[in-house]
Amino acid sequence: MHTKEKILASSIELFAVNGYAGTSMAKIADKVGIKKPSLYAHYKNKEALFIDVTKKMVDEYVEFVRKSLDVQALNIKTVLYESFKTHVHDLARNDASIQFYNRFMQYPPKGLESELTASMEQSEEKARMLLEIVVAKGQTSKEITTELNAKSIARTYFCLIEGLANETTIYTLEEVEHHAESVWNVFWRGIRINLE
Amino acid sequence: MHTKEKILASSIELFAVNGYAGTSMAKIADKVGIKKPSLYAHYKNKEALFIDVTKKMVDEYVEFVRKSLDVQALNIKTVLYESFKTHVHDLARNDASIQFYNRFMQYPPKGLESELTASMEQSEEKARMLLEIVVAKGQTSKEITTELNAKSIARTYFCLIEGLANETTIYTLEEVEHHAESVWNVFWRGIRINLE
DNA sequence: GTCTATACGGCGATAGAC
DNA sequence: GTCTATCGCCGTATAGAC
Repeated sequence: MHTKEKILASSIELFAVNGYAGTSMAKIADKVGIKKPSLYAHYKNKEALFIDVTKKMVDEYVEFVRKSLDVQALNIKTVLYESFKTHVHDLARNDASIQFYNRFMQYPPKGLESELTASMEQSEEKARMLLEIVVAKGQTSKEITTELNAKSIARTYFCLIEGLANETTIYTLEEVEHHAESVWNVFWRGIRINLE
Repeated sequence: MHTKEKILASSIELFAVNGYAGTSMAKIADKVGIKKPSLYAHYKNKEALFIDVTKKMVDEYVEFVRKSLDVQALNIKTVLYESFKTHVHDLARNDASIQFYNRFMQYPPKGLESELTASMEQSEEKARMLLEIVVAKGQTSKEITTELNAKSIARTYFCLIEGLANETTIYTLEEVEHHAESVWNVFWRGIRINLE
């Protein structure tokens, strides 16, 4: 692993856990195993490093959503349920990249808002589109109601995921996964065809 | 308004917007209209000030939820809908106290976690209980399904609120309120009695 | 590219006069 | 309680040798 890759990997974890202000260049250097000034051979300053990390994370998040939806299953309900569980599980397990994404989408560092929100908004859109396709399939196969549009359903799905993400700080992995089951039941009742 | 009240009011806004590390004692003093050392006549240090603010915010949040549910309406659906809208509206309007609550429940300052999560967890519980009572009424009056328990429904409600809260950074007030409508529709379909 | 040494600013916090 | 002055620390960032 080259130094630059190590810098990226270390930064992701530290930023995700300690936030932007809470992560010093010294701590990053420590984790990488080099001295602080050596970082500046790779990045002009802390902001440039953070922006580079963010770009990587944004792409990774969309890819994560894509993979989580790539489930072999007999019906759309199972696909959505498995994706939902994977999502929550990785969040609750404190997966650094997902935590990073959630944290800085909500609270971008002061001064970097304009540089970040554009790409964040784009990736939100992409992730939601991937889900919309699955939802639309479910509507075609008569598993999901057509009284609601696919976009609304996809939005709700992500709201629930993010709401559960918020809980990971004060609740344990088991508790969050248990809450996720409750939430899923309400969600599925909300979108399924009533006759079922 | 006495100095101490001014300190509290100023701190809430600054912490909510700029976070703990991002809010210096100097900035708080500036906003209050005094000099930095004068703050130390009222609080031993920054942590003590923050903890005092948090205590106030935790109580205020429960009170906010209580009030939002105190709606004169013919049916439970309307009560829940109005409460939901009030909640989202105040979030999207960047109401400092709700933002403060959401921010630091999810990302407590390093070193203060143990001191905060206990009271946070308690207030979460209280707020959810208030909602559970309303949901239970809806179940009795046969508006809400009894296939789901009131706790699950209340949890889902707050997940949706928090999920929508996350959006306030990158979307405008109008967009968030529009999303809230979509989300509400899925939620209501999920908890209503099917025959309706 | 990595190091040691260092500059410089902002931070939390204190001393002591009024 | 509020002020001016100041301390000590740690943050980002740079200079310059190897």
